[in-house]
Amino acid sequence: MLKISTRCRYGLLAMVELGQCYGQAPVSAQEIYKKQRVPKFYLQQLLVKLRRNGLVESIRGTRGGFVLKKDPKTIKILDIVKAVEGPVQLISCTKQSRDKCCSKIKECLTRPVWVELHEVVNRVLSERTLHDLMR
Amino acid sequence: MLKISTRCRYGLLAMVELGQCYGQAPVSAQEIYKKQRVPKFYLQQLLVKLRRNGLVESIRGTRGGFVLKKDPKTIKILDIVKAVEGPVQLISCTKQSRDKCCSKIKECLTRPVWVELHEVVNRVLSERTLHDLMR
DNA sequence: TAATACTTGACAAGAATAGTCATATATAGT
DNA sequence: ACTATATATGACTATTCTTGTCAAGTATTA
Repeated sequence: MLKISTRCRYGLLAMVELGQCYGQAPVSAQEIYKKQRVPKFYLQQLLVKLRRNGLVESIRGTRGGFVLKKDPKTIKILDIVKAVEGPVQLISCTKQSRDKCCSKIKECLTRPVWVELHEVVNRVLSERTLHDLMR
Repeated sequence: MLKISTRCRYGLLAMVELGQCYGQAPVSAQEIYKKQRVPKFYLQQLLVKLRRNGLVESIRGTRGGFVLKKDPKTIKILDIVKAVEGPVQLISCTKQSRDKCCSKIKECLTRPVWVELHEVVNRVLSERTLHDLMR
């Protein structure tokens, strides 16, 4: 059904929250999950992934929290999705991953639709930045 | 990860096969799964769904099989995906299903991306027909 | 040193995916 | 009428993914 996962939704919510406070004091995980009503421990997990992918920085201790590591204008939505979910790979037979292709790639009449879908999704997520979502 | 399911892939493969023989003799499930190397019983299930959704017609008995019920030019890829998987619903807060929305729809800063993604996917799948995939 | 906050890694329930199978029914050809 | 071929239906199952939870540890500030 191609449903957007909660991982994606919560991850982006968190990033938007951090975006709103860009340049200011760090925002704690607690502030985010209270404001956005997302599960505490689940959110923590996602924040760790965002940190490991270089999107946010964590500051430990009292008055600590998370801050964006880059300007919201330079953060693509795709970067965020990739960070919490891994690559957005609608099919395995793309140019990027030739190895996983089935052997009938050339004769495959259905492939063009899936490729187009794959490309269009990645394009939309690449064109929009975190900044575009903020007011 | 928004991966295309095998349901979708196999369903479309089957429809393309039937499309190739449109106007000719019925194609048996066996012919399809042998040619496309998809699991026999799984394919049967998908064909039943395609029939129940009015995309194909089944003919029982010897020399039976399946035929398209409509011209490939009038069958949208979206119709096929819907038949085997149900509606393509990337998020639950769309215009179509207001009821399932969260209460914060107006303040939700992340929603626009998901809506755009939802629309773009549905548009691509609606614009392409089965005929477009055939040579 | 107490309180706050992130870190790490393991664990688990539930749903979805992918696929199987037995039994029944229908039809064509002989 | 009989047989071989084909679909119909519904139940069943293994595996994976999703969506979390939790405990114990580390770091920092006031």
